[in-house]
Amino acid sequence: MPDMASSERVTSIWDIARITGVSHQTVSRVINGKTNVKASTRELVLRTIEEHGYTPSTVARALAGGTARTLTVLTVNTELYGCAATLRGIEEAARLAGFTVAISVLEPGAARTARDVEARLGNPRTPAIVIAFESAGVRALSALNALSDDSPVVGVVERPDSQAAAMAADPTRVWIDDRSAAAHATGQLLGLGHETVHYLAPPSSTAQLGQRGLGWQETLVAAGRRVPDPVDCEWTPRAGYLAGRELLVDPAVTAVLCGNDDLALGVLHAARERGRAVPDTLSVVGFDDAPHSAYAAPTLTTVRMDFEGLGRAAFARLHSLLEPEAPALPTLWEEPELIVRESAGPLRRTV
Amino acid sequence: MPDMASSERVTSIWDIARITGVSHQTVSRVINGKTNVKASTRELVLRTIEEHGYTPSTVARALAGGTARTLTVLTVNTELYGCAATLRGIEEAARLAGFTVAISVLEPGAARTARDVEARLGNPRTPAIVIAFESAGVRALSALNALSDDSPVVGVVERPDSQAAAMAADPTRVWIDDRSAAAHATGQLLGLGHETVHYLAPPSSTAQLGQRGLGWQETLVAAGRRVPDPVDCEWTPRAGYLAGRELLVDPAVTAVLCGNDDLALGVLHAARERGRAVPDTLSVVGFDDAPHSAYAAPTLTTVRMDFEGLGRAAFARLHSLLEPEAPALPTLWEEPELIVRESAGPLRRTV
DNA sequence: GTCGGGCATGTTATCGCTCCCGCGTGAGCT
DNA sequence: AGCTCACGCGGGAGCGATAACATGCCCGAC
Repeated sequence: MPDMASSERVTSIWDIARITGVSHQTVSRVINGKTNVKASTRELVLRTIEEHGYTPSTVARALAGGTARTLTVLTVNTELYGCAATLRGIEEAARLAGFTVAISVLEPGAARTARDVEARLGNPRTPAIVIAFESAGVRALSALNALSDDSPVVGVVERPDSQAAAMAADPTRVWIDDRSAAAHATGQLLGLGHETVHYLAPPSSTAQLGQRGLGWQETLVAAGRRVPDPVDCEWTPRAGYLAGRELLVDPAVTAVLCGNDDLALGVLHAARERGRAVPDTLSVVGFDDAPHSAYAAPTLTTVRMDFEGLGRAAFARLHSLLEPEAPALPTLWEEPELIVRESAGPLRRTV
Repeated sequence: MPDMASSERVTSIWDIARITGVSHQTVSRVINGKTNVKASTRELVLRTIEEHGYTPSTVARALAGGTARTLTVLTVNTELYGCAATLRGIEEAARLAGFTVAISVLEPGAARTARDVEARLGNPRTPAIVIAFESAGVRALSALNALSDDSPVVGVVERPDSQAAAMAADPTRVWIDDRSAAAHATGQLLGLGHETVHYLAPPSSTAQLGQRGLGWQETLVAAGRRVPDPVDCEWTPRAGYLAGRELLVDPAVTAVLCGNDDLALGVLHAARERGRAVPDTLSVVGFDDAPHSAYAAPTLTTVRMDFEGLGRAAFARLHSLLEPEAPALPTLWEEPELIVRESAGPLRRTV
């Protein structure tokens, strides 16, 4: 490695200034698109930059207190479809706006104090987006909010903290209304003739049933059906399989709503193992519409969630928090939609 | 609560110094664990820090030329299992070492010049890991290498640039030897009695067949079998489905090796549609062992890849590049392993 | 006794950039 | 002619940290 010879300092704004024959300030004005620069001077500076390959240091920029254009995403797991897709949405929007995106994974187990989270950001005022679909995220989010009440933090949450926050359209929170989607899915299953619907509950942001679970519950209650105990699960297909294996010994279980698609795949697997034909003797509905769900066997009926749109919206919120006069990006995302495929249908045979 | 009024400035090293009654340099020594500080002074400073909630600014640190402890991961798609898992491995190792991880997604289409990539990093000398499984990544990697020959960049690649690099154990590259794994999988399929094996080729890092494809090809050639044209595909299940639908009209196609699990799921779907029983009339083998592959129907025979280990190793390489005397982290990862499940087996019936 | 050397600490320079302020110039107004 | 003021531009002060150097101090060695 020939690294001895190269004490090469990267070209800085001063180098460009010296070469062009102007002050560093003028160079700064040019690269920031300020107006008070003569066109010819601007041209000259630009050419020098082009020739010498200069890139402004984001680090120095951030230190100097200019617009930081950096944000940190706190999330639990980059492999989970929901998180990954949201992250993708955030990154895409951020990159387009010239932001650098840092990520930091929250281990579900670790108790996160405000100090811990602060250390992640390297600076308490670093803009952040917290993907808070479950408790570790929620803890981190409230820790950040407690740290300073005006810190630029946007939460991607399961639901707003309060009715009031939802009504006031709290600009620091975005969420997908999956409660009504779950209600819709549950209603659909009941409409197919199922006596009741069982629910596999992934970790929620609260100790209680999550929004999806609530939508399921309220639909059953409204229809006067028996509400089975929800089954607590991890996010994995394996968890769905294990839960399914227990659940499906009971022939009365004919419809299962799963908190996400991975769980649903696990249940389908358990159904195969138990010899329960899907959808003839068992209906399974998932959540998320992960890319492979359309190719499961049977293809999975699921609720499509616009995570990327959600991520883009989260960034848009953060951006307008940071730079109020910034061009407003689209801050909307699609409502969840039930995608009907093969895994749910009317009962055709008894078990 | 130090500041209830929003005086907006974060506590800095100077504040701590002033409060404790020492110089800022001493505080710096304490937070960096330097030795030349009296125990009592250290204690004092530490307590002040604790009480006032101070976090060193990573930004200022980076500017000051100290160990930057920041790295950028360049990748194509955070949703793809291989990339996501590798990213997870990198992030985990980096976080443990106190590094901040930034990510930047490379759009496959865009032509990436060195300047483009440089702009992503905010500074040409920013440490980076490029996940270069396909061409966009490879382009970015070579652009970075061209920029400066000693920049701290590690590539997670499909294979080493040259035999020489592989022999010399180039510390700036990590890769999984999936060529022999593909060969093994192909051999396995031939051993089951298949006349030949077809291959669905995902985008490779070169214009040619990727390593997986080469392993497949050389095995067929060595066995004196006909080598069918590989079918070029995207990474998606949909691509696998479309390719499968065309391929499976030919009853002579009895074994398909797929460049990743998503493709394999698509092929399984196409098989179902065409009424081809798996594995009795068709064997399908995937690559990656994504979490849901074990729960596909039929469960997917696939090659397990230790992407997280690979990611950890990539970080370890980068770390030792940056701080030669840093504690050496484990830089090994598991070799790929064929996981035999239901989707591959001997021909039992003719179509 | 004096000198050299480690130790604990303070002082100053520097990193690359942005902000604030000030200076000259020429156009436009009175 | 005098005054203002926008324009184009430069000078210097930070931002929060680290690095290099400087300073006392105490202690053992010659």
